Amino acid sequence: MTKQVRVRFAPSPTGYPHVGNIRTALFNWLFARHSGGKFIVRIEDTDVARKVDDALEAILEGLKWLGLDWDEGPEVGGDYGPYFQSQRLSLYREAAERLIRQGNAYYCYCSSQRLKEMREEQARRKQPPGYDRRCRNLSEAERAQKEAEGITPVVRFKTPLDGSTRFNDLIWGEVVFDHSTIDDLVLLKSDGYPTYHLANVVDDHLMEISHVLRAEEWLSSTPRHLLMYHALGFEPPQFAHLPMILGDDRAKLSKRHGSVSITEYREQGYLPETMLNFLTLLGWSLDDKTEIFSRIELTASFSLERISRTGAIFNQEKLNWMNGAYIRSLSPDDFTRRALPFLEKGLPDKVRRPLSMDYVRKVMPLVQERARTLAEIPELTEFFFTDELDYEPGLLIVKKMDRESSIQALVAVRNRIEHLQTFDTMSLETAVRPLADEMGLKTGQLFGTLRVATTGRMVAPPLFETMAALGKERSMERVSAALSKLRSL
RNA sequence: GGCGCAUUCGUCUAGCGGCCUAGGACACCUCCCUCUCAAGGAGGAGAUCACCGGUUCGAAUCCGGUAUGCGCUACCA
Repeated sequence: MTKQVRVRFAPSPTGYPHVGNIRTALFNWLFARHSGGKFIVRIEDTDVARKVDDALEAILEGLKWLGLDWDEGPEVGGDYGPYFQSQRLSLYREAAERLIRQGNAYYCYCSSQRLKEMREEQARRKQPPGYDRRCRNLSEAERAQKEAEGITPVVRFKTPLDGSTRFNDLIWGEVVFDHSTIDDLVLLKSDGYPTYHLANVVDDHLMEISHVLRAEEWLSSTPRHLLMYHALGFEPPQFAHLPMILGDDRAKLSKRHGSVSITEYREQGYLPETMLNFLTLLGWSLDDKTEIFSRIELTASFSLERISRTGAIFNQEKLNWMNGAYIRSLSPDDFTRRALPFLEKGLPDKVRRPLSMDYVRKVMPLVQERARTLAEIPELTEFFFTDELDYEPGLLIVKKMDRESSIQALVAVRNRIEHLQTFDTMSLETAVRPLADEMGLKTGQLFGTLRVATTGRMVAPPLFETMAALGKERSMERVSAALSKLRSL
């Protein structure tokens, strides 16, 4: 009988939701959903000094955007609450006191000044840094003396002086640490808040967490946690340390690598399903070929065994490709719906709002397979929405043509389409295409001239679809405008 | 400095002793399709599997060492 899987994502609201943190959340969520367990969100707000005001909101928003729903935590509650560590202070104090009573922890009165000097001295002598345990064996009298001086102590864990701790990490295998390399870490700070180490162990136990999936940077503090579990008589959970996400210089991903916050990716027009898929593949793979996974496939096939151990560089190029692939797979309606907010925001101010939905629905399919992000749609389609096209008249004269032949071409086109009853792709095609031959032009030349006349640019969606979307009136106007530009040359 | 971990094409990865003259994907190049751009199709180039030894009939795969990289080494998480 195996225990129910209960995993948690435990962010600290000291910054915005970094893709690295989100990937950790994602793996926890995937693991929970795969095994029918619970996914819990717990807020580790024990660092009062570094707290950032709207970080919590951004973190929860990021999770929701990706569809990482949690079974217990902020906003939803649960039987193991509260889910904010700042509301669980008495629990940590009790645990710390118990450890002191049992002789597994002690009060330390050393000032931060002294600790700083001690570390500097150790660095100078090239000795391993770490607390020198000055307060570990204080007598009652010495303690009373310090108390009388009004010093508020911290509580430190009494790490065994010898021996070692070994554990089996689900991803890294067996790992061993000598106790001699671990110093007496702080459990309770002088402001009464616990450190990560204490709060983590107490909460993971109380919340009956079965597996701790966290970033690799925690690997070396795991023995400390194990020591605490034993001292407190708690059964430790299973550990799985996840490989890190790196920037393109192989260093830990950070601000200077560009976007790192998940909310920035949303703003840049990446789809949540892209991010979900891409982030999962950073450190996990199913086989030697599958790249695109739906949420369902992901949860169905996810497993800890297939997580790799090496840090993965965040490859923006591949993200772009994948986002394009997801955009192409959207239904035209869905694509339009998602593009709309980006259009509202990104189109020039002079374009009248609100946008005509009928028109937007006509235009969007023309760029769906060309967009790599939603944010580039306004730029791609701007000419559909503006009245006046602003371009260099010279652009109208394409390869091996001159002013005269360009004018002739446009005049011919205008005559051809002027009396068109239906102005759709097919009728335009049958009306205009033959013109090239008749005039002794290559289709590329004719179409190129027309393209610039109707869109103001040399690169645009297919000509006739574009003109059909533009409508007869607007197309005619633009051809005429192009003609006067040419004539005034 | 100490401790721990890792190391397969530029990048993400497959590989868990013979199927590997190492497979896939992104990016790159060529060609096809084609009104431009995309998309799509067909090819190509790109990894002496960090290095050096060892084990074995046989190693990318196992062992040891070296190098390099990363993480931790806070009253931060």
